[in-house]
Amino acid sequence: MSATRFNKIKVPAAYQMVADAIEREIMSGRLRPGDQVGTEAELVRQFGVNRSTVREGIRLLEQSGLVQREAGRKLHVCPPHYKSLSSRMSRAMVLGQVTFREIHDATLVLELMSVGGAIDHAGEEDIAALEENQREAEEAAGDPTRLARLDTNFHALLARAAGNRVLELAREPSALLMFPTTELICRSVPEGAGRLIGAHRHLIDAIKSRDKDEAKIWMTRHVEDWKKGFERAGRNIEEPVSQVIERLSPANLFE
Amino acid sequence: MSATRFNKIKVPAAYQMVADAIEREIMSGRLRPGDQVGTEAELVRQFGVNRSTVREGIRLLEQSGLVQREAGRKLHVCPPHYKSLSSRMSRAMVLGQVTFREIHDATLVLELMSVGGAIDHAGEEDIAALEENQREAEEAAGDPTRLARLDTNFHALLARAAGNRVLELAREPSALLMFPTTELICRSVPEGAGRLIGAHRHLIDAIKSRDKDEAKIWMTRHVEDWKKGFERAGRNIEEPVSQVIERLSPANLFE
DNA sequence: CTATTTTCATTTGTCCGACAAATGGGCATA
DNA sequence: TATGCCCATTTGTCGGACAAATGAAAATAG
Repeated sequence: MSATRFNKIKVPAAYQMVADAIEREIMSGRLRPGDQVGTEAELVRQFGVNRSTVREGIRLLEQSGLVQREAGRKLHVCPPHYKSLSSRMSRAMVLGQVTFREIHDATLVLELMSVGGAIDHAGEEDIAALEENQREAEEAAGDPTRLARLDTNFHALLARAAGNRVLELAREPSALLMFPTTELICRSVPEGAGRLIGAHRHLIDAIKSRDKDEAKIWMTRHVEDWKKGFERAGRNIEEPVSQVIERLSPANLFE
Repeated sequence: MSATRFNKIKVPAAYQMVADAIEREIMSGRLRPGDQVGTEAELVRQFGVNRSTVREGIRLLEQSGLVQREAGRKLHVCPPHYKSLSSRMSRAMVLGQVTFREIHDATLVLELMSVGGAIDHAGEEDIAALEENQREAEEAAGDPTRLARLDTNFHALLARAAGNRVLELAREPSALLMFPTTELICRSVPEGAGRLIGAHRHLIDAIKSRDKDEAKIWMTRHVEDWKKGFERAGRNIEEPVSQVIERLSPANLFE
């Protein structure tokens, strides 16, 4: 046997090539979000492969979030949406035995950037959305499930207000994993809901008055509150997320 | 038409249910990385659906990176790997017309966290890896392509040294997009390579002496250098990444 | 008896043809 | 005009089929 002279040759499967071809069209901009990719019969004709093969290719793209079929009908290109990506990242974190400390540490940094950016870039509609969220949160103070969801949404709105989509994308996965625990905390710690709503109030006010120091103080406090609440609820911050998450059905979680 | 009383009913497709069922097994830990999922015929028997349907389900999981088929043979569960995720996120950024300013701003924050964490948690092998990278970089000072790759790797090593996988995952996508531009900068700006290597040197030293202030100064300088170089190379930081990326073949990029 | 070659059963990738259900549009009817 | 019905199109699923690749068992050569 001679030395390794040739690289391993791999023939891509036809369904893979179908997916790649369509993906190239999308990535190059020749197919724009909203455009119709065409019917399966059409793709069969163009690619010259069987419909089963086309369908397998479509499944690949579907899972990538590049195309979507609405209500069993025409296939069209998706606007870039990060949700499916975020859920996939969250799954990777669960599988990777990531601990809540890691999520907490990253969240602190990302949320500080979030609120800092919001102070610089928040427009009126951003602030209005935050206020609306706050109004609902005050109303939902007694409903941990709803409050947790509103909290998640509050921070998503904050990131959006910061006007940095890289940040939005970077923070989403850990946010997805924190959400269910926020509910757990509000259930176990009586003053949890109040402190959460109070912190949000101060954050909104700081953004409105463009007071960055005040914002950072309250964001730090808010995130640390989460940690304290988590521990007060009897959980260990060093434990892998999987241990907390596993009792919840994946369906509610990653969506 | 009355108010929206009912939620939309969605019947999941069979291939989707196949994928979900296998995914649940993986996420719950009943199927572990490396385990064999079984042959298609077996799945056909267990799920009671057609092979085409099973195959479509497998395609979904394949693209999620949860399962893999090696060399046309048995299907087995993948170890959680972030690379395919990062590349997909990068694609989403390209499609979303994310600008280099957004990437730059996020990178600054994330890299500061990275180096801060490295100072707290870097072990000997981490530092050794960084030194090794540095040695190679000094050697490759005249080769922009190789230097850019080493720079990317340097920052990946740094994130790993910080011991936070959430951070690793969060920073990877933007890092993937910065890499090709680093090469471009080193080609256009004569002193670029030297400044890059110098900054890395100071960063390593700061980590070894656990000097956080020094580290943050040099990281900030390093990231700002990138920005200046980018502009010196005649590019506008407000332009969407797609305009810079598009001339490179996607193959080299996302891998 | 060991090393190589030759079957041989499995499994995947692809293809073909088929049908029920859902969808959307046109047409007839009230 | 608004409603219901019919029909072509398209998707989701099914059954069966075959070539190529793979790995292992069996046969052969040394």
